[in-house]
Amino acid sequence: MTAKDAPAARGRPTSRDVAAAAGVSRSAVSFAFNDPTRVSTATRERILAAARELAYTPPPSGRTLRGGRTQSLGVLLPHDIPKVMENPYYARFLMGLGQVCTREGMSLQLIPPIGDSLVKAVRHAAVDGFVVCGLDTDRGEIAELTRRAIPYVLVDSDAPDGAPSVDIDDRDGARHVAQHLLDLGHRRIAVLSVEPRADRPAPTYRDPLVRRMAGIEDALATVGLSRRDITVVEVPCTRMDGYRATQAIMATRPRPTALVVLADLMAFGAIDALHDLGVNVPGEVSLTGFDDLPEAQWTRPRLTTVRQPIVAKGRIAGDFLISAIRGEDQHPHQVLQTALITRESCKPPAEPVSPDSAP
Amino acid sequence: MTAKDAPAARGRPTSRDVAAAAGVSRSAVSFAFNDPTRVSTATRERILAAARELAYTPPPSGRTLRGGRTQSLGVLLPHDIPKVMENPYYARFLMGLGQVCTREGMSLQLIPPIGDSLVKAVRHAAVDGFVVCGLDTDRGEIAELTRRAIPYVLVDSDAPDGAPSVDIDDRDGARHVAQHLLDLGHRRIAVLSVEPRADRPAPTYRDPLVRRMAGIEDALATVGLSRRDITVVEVPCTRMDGYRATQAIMATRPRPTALVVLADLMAFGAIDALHDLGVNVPGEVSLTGFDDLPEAQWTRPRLTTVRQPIVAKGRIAGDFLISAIRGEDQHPHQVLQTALITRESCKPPAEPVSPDSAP
DNA sequence: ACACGGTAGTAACACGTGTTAGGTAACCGT
DNA sequence: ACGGTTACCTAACACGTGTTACTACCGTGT
Repeated sequence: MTAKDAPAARGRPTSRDVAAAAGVSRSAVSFAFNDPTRVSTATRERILAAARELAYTPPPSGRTLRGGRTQSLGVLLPHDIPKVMENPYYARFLMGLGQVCTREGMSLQLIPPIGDSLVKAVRHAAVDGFVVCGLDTDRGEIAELTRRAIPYVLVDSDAPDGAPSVDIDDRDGARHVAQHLLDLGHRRIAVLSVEPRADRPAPTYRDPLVRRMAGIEDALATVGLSRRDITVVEVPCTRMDGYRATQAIMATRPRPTALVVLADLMAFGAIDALHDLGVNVPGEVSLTGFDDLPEAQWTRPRLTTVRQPIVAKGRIAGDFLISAIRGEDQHPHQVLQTALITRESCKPPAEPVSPDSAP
Repeated sequence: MTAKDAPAARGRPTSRDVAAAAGVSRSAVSFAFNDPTRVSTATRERILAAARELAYTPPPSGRTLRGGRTQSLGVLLPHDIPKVMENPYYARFLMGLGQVCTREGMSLQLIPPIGDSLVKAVRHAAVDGFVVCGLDTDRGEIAELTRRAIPYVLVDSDAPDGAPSVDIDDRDGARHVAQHLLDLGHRRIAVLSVEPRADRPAPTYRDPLVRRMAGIEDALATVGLSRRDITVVEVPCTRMDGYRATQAIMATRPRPTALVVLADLMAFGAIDALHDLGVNVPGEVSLTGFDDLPEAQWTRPRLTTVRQPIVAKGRIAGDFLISAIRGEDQHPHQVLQTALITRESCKPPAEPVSPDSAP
């Protein structure tokens, strides 16, 4: 045994080791694993046996380097993983994305910002493509992705034409739910929205929230109101922040008769807060959500909310990404429709805003 | 310009291209990106400028191959991603794991079986280590991992001594909740448990479920009962299966007075089923869960359940894995304690089993 | 006997990086 | 002026694979 074919003393066995053990060349080993037609079945068996003996399986590093695919999709997250996983919205979304993964035999890589920098995270990630979640359009990540010609799909962003995207009709959904409350007779309305990212220098709404606010203004306009006539509060999208913000809102006088919450997760916190304050829902305050998470139908009262097809959104995003990776399709856009789900958390205000009500 | 330093016509720019553009060697480019002390700041600036110009960033493939870390942790899942994401348990668990990722600047790769084979999935995954979730011990994956000397941590399995592991005291938790119901006076008890994986030839409980059943038997023994005196039903761990199984259980006569559900997710389905059947909880039937998911305190009635520290479990598993990757620590084991959380879903049976109760 | 075609296996290259050993020129002290 | 140090950069190697071009071989038809 010369020094050349001595097995690497440290570390895992390599294809050269099993080649030596089976008495063949390294190429034969590769063929035995990948292209069975290129070696005789006899030597193939011998090689695989030797590999089994040495506990060798071709590591993904080399295979990937050679230009192959990594068999995994990346999800670019707007926050760190604990914060993301707190929101059941993402569980739903990942279910849809997971359907595609199951079909394609891929795994799913959750990629949070590294020290507030998603660009860094993008650079380190070994994936075949990215699904970009809820990021404002003008941030640097998508520039980085376009520059490097890595396939990606934008979700819930104002997407430029150059990239595939999946969105929902936020404006329409918000318009409907606001109109619903106005139709019931509510006029003193408070809106609980999602805080823009703290690290942005000039505070702007995240894109979907801009659209939802626009939809609310559309509805208000039909009864001659404008945004200045309602209260708008913005907090981070957590249950606890929804709880606290609701406490704050209910401390104001006159109290609003309806609370439009732009994310179910925060609406759950609002329900808790109202419950703890002894405020009857919908008797004293009507409440609406947005998303229609499964939990929305298990709350008491059941939550009236805007359904968006979250799972389908994830699945379509995954399909688009697969297409982009294969180079099949060019920049498809899709806007999914929402639906108002009326349950038990809304009813007409106890004391109508117009003074001509019977005593 | 010779043919040698011509940029690769196809594909992304390489470090050689930016080296040529900046008029330096390829090594200098590498140093400019990784070890700033090795090049003068002037040329470093020039190299980085050239890189920016060419839209070059060092791809992870080469870096990984060189023996470096991939900066991501793998989670080996027992089912495909949609099924896993349906269970809020995993959202909590991933929150804990995510805390470690945030601290270490890593990403998280969700690795489902590929066509029912986790071994295949393990082979294709490029991660620094694996957290193995809820897998029976005797399956082939951990053999594969040990053989290839890849760091891993077992969670919710009967772990051999050779590997780090994190578990909870399932037996103790189940004993407490069963004892609680027995103390209230319940004797006709039904247990709703989790079905073993369908792909196993000889049906066996998954390890934590075996322990939980043992705990229930412990409690039963204190009042002279055994497992044969109670009804045990096993279904897959989904909300819908919990719903259906509860319907089936309530169709039997005599009805049980208490329902011990060994997973909160299924208990939520049970609450829905009982609600739809018009069965009052806890008036007619007492109900308990296991896990204490956050949703357990938002149900009506609030669910009495066994709290297990899911987030902590994920965090500790992550910590152990990081230690294993660094080679710092050898095979730590940890068993986390549970706590009985009594809420509103249990009370003494309406008609005591003993006939000597005062009318 | 010999050209020919098909098969089994191999040498060599490409992938793109990180890193070690080495080399050159400038600089410095005597 | 000159040996020795330092700053800077480069050539060369290693990582482990997939794949292409090629050779050795063997049977076969003429």
